[in-house]
Amino acid sequence: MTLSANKCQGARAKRKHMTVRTRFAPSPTGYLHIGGVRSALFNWLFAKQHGGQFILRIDDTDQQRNIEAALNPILEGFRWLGIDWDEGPQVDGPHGPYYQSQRRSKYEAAVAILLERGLAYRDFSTAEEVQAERAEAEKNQTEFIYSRRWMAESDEAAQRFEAEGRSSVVRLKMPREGQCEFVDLVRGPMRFDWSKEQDHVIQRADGTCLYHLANVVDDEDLKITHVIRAIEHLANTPRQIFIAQALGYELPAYAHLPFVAEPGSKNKLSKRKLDKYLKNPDFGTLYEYGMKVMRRLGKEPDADTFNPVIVDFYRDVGFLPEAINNYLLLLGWSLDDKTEDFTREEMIQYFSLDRVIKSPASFDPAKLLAFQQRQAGRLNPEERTEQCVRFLFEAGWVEAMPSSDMIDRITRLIQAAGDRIKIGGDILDYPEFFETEKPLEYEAKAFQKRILKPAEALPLLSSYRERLEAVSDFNASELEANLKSFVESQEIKIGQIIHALRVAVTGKAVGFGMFETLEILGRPCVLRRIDETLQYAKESMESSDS
RNA sequence: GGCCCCAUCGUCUAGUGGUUAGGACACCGGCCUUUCACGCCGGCAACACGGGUUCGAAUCCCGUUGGGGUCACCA
Repeated sequence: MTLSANKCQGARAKRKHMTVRTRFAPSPTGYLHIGGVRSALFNWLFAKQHGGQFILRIDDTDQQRNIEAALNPILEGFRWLGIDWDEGPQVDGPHGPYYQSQRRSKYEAAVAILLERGLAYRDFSTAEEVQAERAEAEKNQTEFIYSRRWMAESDEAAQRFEAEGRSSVVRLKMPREGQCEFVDLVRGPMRFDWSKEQDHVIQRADGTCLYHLANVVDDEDLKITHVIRAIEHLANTPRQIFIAQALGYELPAYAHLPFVAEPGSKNKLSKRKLDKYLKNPDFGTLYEYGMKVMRRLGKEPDADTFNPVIVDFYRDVGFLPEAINNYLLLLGWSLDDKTEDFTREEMIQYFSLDRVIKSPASFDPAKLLAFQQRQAGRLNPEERTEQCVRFLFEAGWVEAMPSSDMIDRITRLIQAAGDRIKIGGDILDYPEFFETEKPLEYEAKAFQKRILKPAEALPLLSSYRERLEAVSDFNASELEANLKSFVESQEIKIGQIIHALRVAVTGKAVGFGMFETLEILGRPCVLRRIDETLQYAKESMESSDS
């Protein structure tokens, strides 16, 4: 038998007025892989663009327990990213159930049809017997093709095998000549020899069905028109086409996406190789950033999922979902030679499968960071505050419902910070604005260089303190005018006082604009910190003298 | 190993026979500046290799090399 799928390719999809339906089918593994997100995003975009539906189907198996626990992080991840599904878990729809484990009867019915049509057969071989044939073929350096020696196509044959005490699985009776042809929407025409295909098992002795059968049946049931999935599945496509055609289904259109590769390599990005990726400087920086945020929050990250390969990581440290989406969109797809910024609407409008690149794309943490930065720059003050408040609360620096005074303070702070705060967790770099009662921790080097070393630092701070006490209105512009006049009266350069002042009131060598910093801190805090600095400097000098 | 896929700056990519091979990120200079960041200006940097086809190849063909995927009673 020769099956040529090309004429049927995408028949369902091509039918006029047929709604486009795409799907993403995660296994409940407890985490959402960044590569999976990209596949889902492409499916989602394609469906939205065509006014169709995006479906989430859960490829679980019946032996898995605790489905909910393993599924929730995945669903939450998609929700956070705004990749919503029209049908699936927690949504329902006309084609449910959306869990493979609940669809067994459908698979069994399909197997029965295949058997009846002679396109599958009961096979009474044992795993060892098939393995022996495989080994034999390998020894002779020939291609392994199952002998079908334990195939039972008649009831009599079956009874004979059963009399021997054998049990049976169901195998596909795959064609052994001809070719399977289909058009891949990303890669163009594909052609595979049927003779290279095995008689794949589709049902175990205990009656449970295997993935490929389930997959094809589900896609048919869910009226999936476009199967957009990772390249790993390309080689599986012929057998799925065989199953679909054997069952009389119209074929969906296929599109195989290149995988997301490791930073700086072409290997598939894997959750398991965190240690290896950490050696990549950019990846390491990203991970370290995450660890820093966790430390500041006093949290112990889950070693299993706190990983930049997993989408939870980004949510936990304060990335914006739009940045992730935009970055992932450009990982393997481009519109033209310059457009990089896409709103959600633009993504939907412009996405197309024919501009998906064919080769794998490495995950580049530095570029993701750049998208995050750009996206953060678009936020208005309220949104920026919103982005940070969660972290302030988790750090215990503000109440769950901050007072309006506090919100105002936070807003001014974020304004002063400007683009220094790119990621939500960045706000945690500024405890000096929140833990105002605690004594400052001075950066040793800065303290030495700006306070202790210059002979004029202490006297200047001291006399500037008098000025600050007298300032009528403790706001940035007033403070600036005041400092300028102070600088003039002292006949010094502004740098001679301002660096010392910064260390004195924040403990740090670098920070926001000086006057905004003073204003936000407020007079009492500023005066107290100058006093403390003068005191601490005195002590330091005395102890180093002795 | 069989089958299949892929190949442009470090990375993401544009490019479908004629371009000084374009952009972005990163990196390196400079400017701005109270520091840092931003911003601005500038710079470094690529067609894996070898054969064809052609007046002319990053672009088309063949081969080589390299990388990857897949070959389950996993999903």
